[in-house]
Order: sequence, then structure tokens, then C-alpha cells
Amino acid sequence: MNLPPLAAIRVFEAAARHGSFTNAAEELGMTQAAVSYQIKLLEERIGAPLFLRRPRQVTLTEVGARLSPAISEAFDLMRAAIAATRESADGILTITTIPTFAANWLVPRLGSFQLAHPSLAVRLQASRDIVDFARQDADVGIRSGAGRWPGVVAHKIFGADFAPMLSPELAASIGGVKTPADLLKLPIVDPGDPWWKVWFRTAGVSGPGLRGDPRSRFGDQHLEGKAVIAGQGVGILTPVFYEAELRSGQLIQPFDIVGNDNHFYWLVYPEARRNLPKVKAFRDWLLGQLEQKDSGRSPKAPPAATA
Amino acid sequence: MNLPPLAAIRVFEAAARHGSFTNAAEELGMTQAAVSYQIKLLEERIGAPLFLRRPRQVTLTEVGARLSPAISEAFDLMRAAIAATRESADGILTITTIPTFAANWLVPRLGSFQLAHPSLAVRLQASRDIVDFARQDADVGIRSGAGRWPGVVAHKIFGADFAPMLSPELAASIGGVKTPADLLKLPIVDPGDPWWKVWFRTAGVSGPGLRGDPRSRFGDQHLEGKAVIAGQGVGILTPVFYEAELRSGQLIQPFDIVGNDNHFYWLVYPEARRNLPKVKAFRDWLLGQLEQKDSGRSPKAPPAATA
DNA sequence: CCTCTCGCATAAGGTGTCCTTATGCATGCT
DNA sequence: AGCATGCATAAGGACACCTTATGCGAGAGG
Repeated sequence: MNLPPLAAIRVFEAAARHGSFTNAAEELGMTQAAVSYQIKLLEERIGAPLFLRRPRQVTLTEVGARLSPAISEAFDLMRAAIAATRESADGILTITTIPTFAANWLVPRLGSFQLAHPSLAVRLQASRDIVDFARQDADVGIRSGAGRWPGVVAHKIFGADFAPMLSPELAASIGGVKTPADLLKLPIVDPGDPWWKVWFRTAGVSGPGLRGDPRSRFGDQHLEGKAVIAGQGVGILTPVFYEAELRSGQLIQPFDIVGNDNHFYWLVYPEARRNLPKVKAFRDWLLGQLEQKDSGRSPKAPPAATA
Repeated sequence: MNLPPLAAIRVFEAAARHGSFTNAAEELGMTQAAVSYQIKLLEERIGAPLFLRRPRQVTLTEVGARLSPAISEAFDLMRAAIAATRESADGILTITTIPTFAANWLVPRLGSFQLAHPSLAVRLQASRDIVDFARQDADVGIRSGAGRWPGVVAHKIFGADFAPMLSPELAASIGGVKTPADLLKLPIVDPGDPWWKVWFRTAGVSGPGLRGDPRSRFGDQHLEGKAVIAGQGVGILTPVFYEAELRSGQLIQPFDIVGNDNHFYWLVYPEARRNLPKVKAFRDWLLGQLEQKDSGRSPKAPPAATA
């Protein structure tokens, strides 16, 4: 069944409510002539007059009166649905993030975001796929990469730096770790981790015989971290992810030397949606979190870089 | 709250149902590009993506999935309403008619029409107003007049002829009515009726002293007819309206001479709606009724005259 | 593994729908 | 009677929308 032109139905709905073409026209922001035109169109389509043209007003015919309530109801339904959708679209922030970042950085801090934006519901999606907002139902994403994606705004969060860490007890067991080479006296949690090779080179220790693919490793540090905290060995971890443990003394980072493989974490979101309140809110909050951290160390971090 | 362009919503509804822009386009009789365009439009309006563009198909996003059922429901409602309206518009025949014609001719015969068209409901509206389909909720009308109305089809039904009638008993009381002048010996039910003057002139009886406005009288013959049948006097009535009584002998019409004032009953309906089944049905039935009558008297009546 | 095909996105261009302006007509109010 | 109101109609124009053409990405099939 073919619906008549919907524009005409909409006009009819308004006209029926007002009992006046002129008023309906005003509501719809068009001229009285346009309303008259659309109604006539609809009447032809239906095959019956819908209005009686009375002197100072128009009245629904029997047919029109029968049609009108159902149409009104349908429109109310639509209006409500769209309003609800808009609201829910504004009220739910979906974040797609690399699992490591979620576990080690985002989740522990999300509470403060929720507190600051009580009306925003957060949906976390952990995934390591390439971020593609066309096929992923997310508002913002956290990914690694070079920070150049077309149509996407990217803020650099921090580099995936890494440094050796171990439990204080383990360090004490060899009388303390004084030089990078001392680390080799201890068990290494994951000797295959490519970061080790990079770090030792950076630290000036040559040929410790550690092997591993030179590919980046944004994978899960979670298990490795647990093992290190438990004192099972030395691990190579990203310091920002273990700030709390370093502060509390559960872990120690013997050297300030950090390795990095020139990969960064980025906050990304579609350029077209950069002005959505929820996107702005998250961006501002996240960058704010970083500044708090940085303020103690470096003078100022450039907050954003757009692609 | 402004609704988004309804055309876009319609496209969305179809696309959501099909899970495919291409199929939706086919259903709507447009190209895939147009669907893509409209969806994008709607997404911009809503402020959130509605579909995820997956390799071989599109999928609703969370937002889209929330929106879709309500929209579908609204459309179903509309479709049903329009279908019902069409049906009821086709199934109800509203006749506006002069009261006299209704009482004396139409109502007694309507049964045969209903029998022939059981699916049609008939709504009778008696009114003497000028017929104006723009402000009267009627499909067909029966009116008197010259038979010239712009935009209106008019079929001549019969003239408003009139002739004296009386009960057989009353006629017998003066030994029968032989000449028109004999009528003057009897009581006249409504001497002020202008028809009398016309009829007597036609009959060649001069100056009976009856007075009355020379305006046509399509008013109610009903009361006058009752009085005549009851034997209270002679009345001047329209023969076609009393065929049954004449046949049964309740009334007699002493003379074949009929007066007329050149006014006719017409069946009228808007030219634009001449092809509606219900209009056709009524027209054909009514003209058929007349032919049955005529066939015994005149050779053939030209059935229609269109304005 | 390479190619073919399917489905959607995008750009450019035309056109048809729909809206506006202008006017007329009928009616009711003062 | 004259004015105001509200709808209908005609003519004209603009913009939204659709079409055609093309590209791209990813499965599917050989």
C-alpha cells in the first residue's frame, strides 16, 4: 500500500488540529496557499474531500474526522520516538578503547568522569580493531597509531613508554638494583617481550640475548603487571599505568630511563561530531586528567593535535 | 519539536526493515544513491549515526535500533488509517436530497439499491440548501434547478409536474369529477398553493380566484398528500410521488393534464468524482429505476445531460 | 591467491515538486 | 455598505531530491 506524500499528511494533521489552513500554515512555517495546495493533493489521493470549506473556517468531513485521530497518534508517536532518540543519543557516550588502556588507565579514572557528568551514561567497548567510526558504534575511541586519520580529530594522550619494574622485595633480594645490568641477575617475567631489547639498547646495555619481534606491543600488560607485583620477576611496563602501585611502593621503577617505540595513545573522534556535548565533555575531562599529571613534571603539554 | 523531513524517515523505515539500502530503494522505487542520501540527511538531523556500514550489509546502531520500532509502528498506524479511510470512503454513500424527494420517491426505493449493493452503506441527508459539494459532506445530491452548475454533472430525473388528486370517496360524493371545473365544488386542501393557479390555467379554467406566489414549490407535499388520502379535500400533487397510491386506488387523478413550472429534479455530483464506484452505482441504479417507469409510457428517455 | 561481484558512498547535474507572491471570491462583522 | 477574514487559484521560481556515473572495500568463488 502506497502512502500518500508524507508532507501532505503532515499538513493535514496540522490543519485538522487547528481547524484552519492559515493557522496550520503558520505553525508549519509556510504560506496558506501551500497548505491549501497540499490538502487538495491529499484529497485527490484519498479520493474524498477531507475538509468542508465553511465560511470562516474549515471543518473535517466525516472521512477527514475518521482519518485525523489516527494520523495525529502516528505523529505523536514519531515525535516522541525522535525526541527520545535524540535524548538517548545525547545521553549515552560510547567509548571504544584498547583493552590495556581501559584496564590500566581509563577504568580507574572513569568514576571521576561520571561524577562530573551524572547525566551521561558511559558504555565501554574494548576492542583492538582499527577504529572506524563508520562501522563501529562508538562516539570516541582510544587507539594507537601515528595520529593521522582523515576526517578524525586526534589528541595525543601519551606515548607507550616502558621501563623495567619490580617489587621492592625482589630488588632487595639482590641487594638492590643499581645498574641496568643488575636486572639480568633477576628472573624476567616475559623475556620474549620486544620492549626489553629496545629498553636495554636505550640504557646502553648491549647484547643481553633477549629476543622478540620488534613490533609494538599494545597488548595486555595486565597479567604481566600482576606477576611483577607478586614478585615473580622483573617486568617491562608502562609507568603511567602503574602510577598508583609506584606511589604505594608495591612496585619500584629503578631507572628513569624509559624506552619507547614511537607509538602513542590517541583520543580520536569523528571530526563531524567534535561539537557534540558528550564528546566535548569527554575530551575536556580526559585532557584535564593529563594536565593534572603533567603539571608536576613538565611545564605544559600541548593539549591537542588535529589530523 | 520539529520533525525531521518525513521523506527521510520513510526511507529510514524501509532501510531498517530491509537491512539494506539497495532493497529499500527498490521498494520505494528509487535508486540506492537516493536512499544513501536520505539516510545521511537523517543522521545529521538526529545527530547520531543510525546505521553501521558493514561489508555486505548495513546494521542499525544502538540509536537506530531504538528509533526503528517506534517509527515502524507509527507508519503501520498511518498505513492502516489510510487504508481504513479509503475503505470507508468507498463504502459510505452520502446523499443529500430535498426532503420531498426523499420521502416520496427515494426512501421507498432505497431498499432495492441496498439489495443491489450490499457493501454500500447509505447516509441520507435531507436539506433544502443550495447544493455545494465544497461545503456539504455529500457524494451525490438531488436538487431542483436549471441543471447548470459548473464542475457538476447533472442528470435530469423528472419534472416537478403536478395534477389534482383526491380520494375516490370524495369524488363519488359529487357524483364523480368530469371536468376540471368540477374540482371547485370540493374543498381544496391548500388553496394558497401556487400550483393551483398554474394548473387551472393549463386546464383552461380561468379565474378561479385562487391566489399564491408564483414561485416554485418543492416543499413538503407530505402533509398535503396525507390529507388528500384521508379525503379531506382535493390536493395538487406530483404524480410520480404517488404512483403507489394511484395504483392501489387510494387516490385518483381525474385528469391527465399536468401542470409544470419548468423546474426539474436533478441528480448531481461533482464532475471530479464521477468515476467513483459508489457514485457510478447510485447513478446507474437511479437512472435504471427511471427507465423501468418510462418504458411503459414514453419510447425512450434520454438518460443524461451533463453540465 | 587473484578476481569478480556486491553493496554503499560520493560527485555532478537535471528536474519536478512544492512553495511563494499576487489576486479573486465569498462571507460575516461593524 | 464597507471592511476584514479565510480559502482558492494562477503563475513563476527555487531548492530539495533524485538520477547517472564512478569509486571503493570486502566477501565469495574459482
